Amino acid sequence: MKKAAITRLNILQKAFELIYSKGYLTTSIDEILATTHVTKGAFYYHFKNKDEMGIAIINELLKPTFEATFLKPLASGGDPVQIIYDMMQEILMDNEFLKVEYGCPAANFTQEMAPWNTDFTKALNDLSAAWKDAIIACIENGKKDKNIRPDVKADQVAIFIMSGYWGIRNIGKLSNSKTVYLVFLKQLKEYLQTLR
Amino acid sequence: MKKAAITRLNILQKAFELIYSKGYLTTSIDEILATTHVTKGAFYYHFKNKDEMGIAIINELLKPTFEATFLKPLASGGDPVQIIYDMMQEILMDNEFLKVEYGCPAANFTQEMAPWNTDFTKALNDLSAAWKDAIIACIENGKKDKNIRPDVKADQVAIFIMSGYWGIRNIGKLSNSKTVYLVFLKQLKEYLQTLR
DNA sequence: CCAAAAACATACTAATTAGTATGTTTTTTA
DNA sequence: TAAAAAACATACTAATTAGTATGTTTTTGG
Repeated sequence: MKKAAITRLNILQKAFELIYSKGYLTTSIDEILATTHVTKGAFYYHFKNKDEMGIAIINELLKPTFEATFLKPLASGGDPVQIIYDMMQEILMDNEFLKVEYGCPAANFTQEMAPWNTDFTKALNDLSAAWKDAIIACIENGKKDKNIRPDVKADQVAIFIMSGYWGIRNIGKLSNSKTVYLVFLKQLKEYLQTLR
Repeated sequence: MKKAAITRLNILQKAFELIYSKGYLTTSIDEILATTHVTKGAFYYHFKNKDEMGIAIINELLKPTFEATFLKPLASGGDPVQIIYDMMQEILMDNEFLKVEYGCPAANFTQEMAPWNTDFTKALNDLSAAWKDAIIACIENGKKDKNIRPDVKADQVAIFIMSGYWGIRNIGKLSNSKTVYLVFLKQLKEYLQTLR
């Protein structure tokens, strides 16, 4: 890896940590420079402005890890009830990249940026749409295998499940405890069973 | 109503509109002064600082409307399946105080303030807890009337429903369309039916 | 190895921010 | 009605912000 690429990745990673823990708007560039030990000249060599860095974080950091943890498990071809539950269990309880007190990085970005930056919204919408499509495909596949009732509306279920995830992340952030995750997972399991 | 009280309420209402539409941190006091036509001296006579005003918005504006639209309908004593669905329909589709493109005021505050102001989090936690309790009470009442299965875990269901609401607000904000609300409501109805 | 481009460093600016100091006006109360 | 308190007005400050101007150093390709 080239030195310049290391600098860029260093900025993206440290900046993400700061933004994830305390918000995009409250994370100043000076603060990013202080934690990365990168100078302002170097920063603005790699990024035209702060927002371009934010978009880069979404596309170059969030997206890959998102694909690995949110999308990949759904495509394994097994029983949707089990697969979806396991995915949720992983991203809520096991994944150490995501912290309960900080919520969901994508949701945080959405909340903060949606009112005044369409680039962020577009990038986040892509992630959201990809997740939805993956859940739908998983459920449709489950119908073929007779694991899911044929009358189940896959798109409705997908939206419903995604809502649950985004929401419980909010509640977790508010209560600052994974306890609500466990409660949510129990009811999710019961809900998923009704799709058989 | 005394003139001073009018000034205070004017600040709270206009400030809320600004904050709801574009965020707490990006709404400057100068901007609030410009839209309210109130001077800085008057503002700081009524509020010690910006955060105190934020808390006042939650307690004096959000809380009352929240109680009227989120809590009151749940206490009417009817069939939980119908009551909960109607409540969700009202707050998502009919309520003109809440706008899809701005999301949920409480969720916005949570996302923005949780990392660095415990007063906000506490106030919002109170709202959240009150809603949860109301849903639980509604379901328990439904058990008595044999409208809800006796083996249904009311607290689990409450958390699950609340998650769905918070989450679909996020998704609505991201997609900027009430279409997702309709999809969510359809699946919510099916889910609620399984509690019978 | 040496020019040219890439990568980084330093010092600055102009705008915006929350909050304060110090007034004046209005309302209340005795 | 006059003194006192409440309510509001104006001008300022000190800190922070994103971004720029103008350099120097490092890397790379011929």
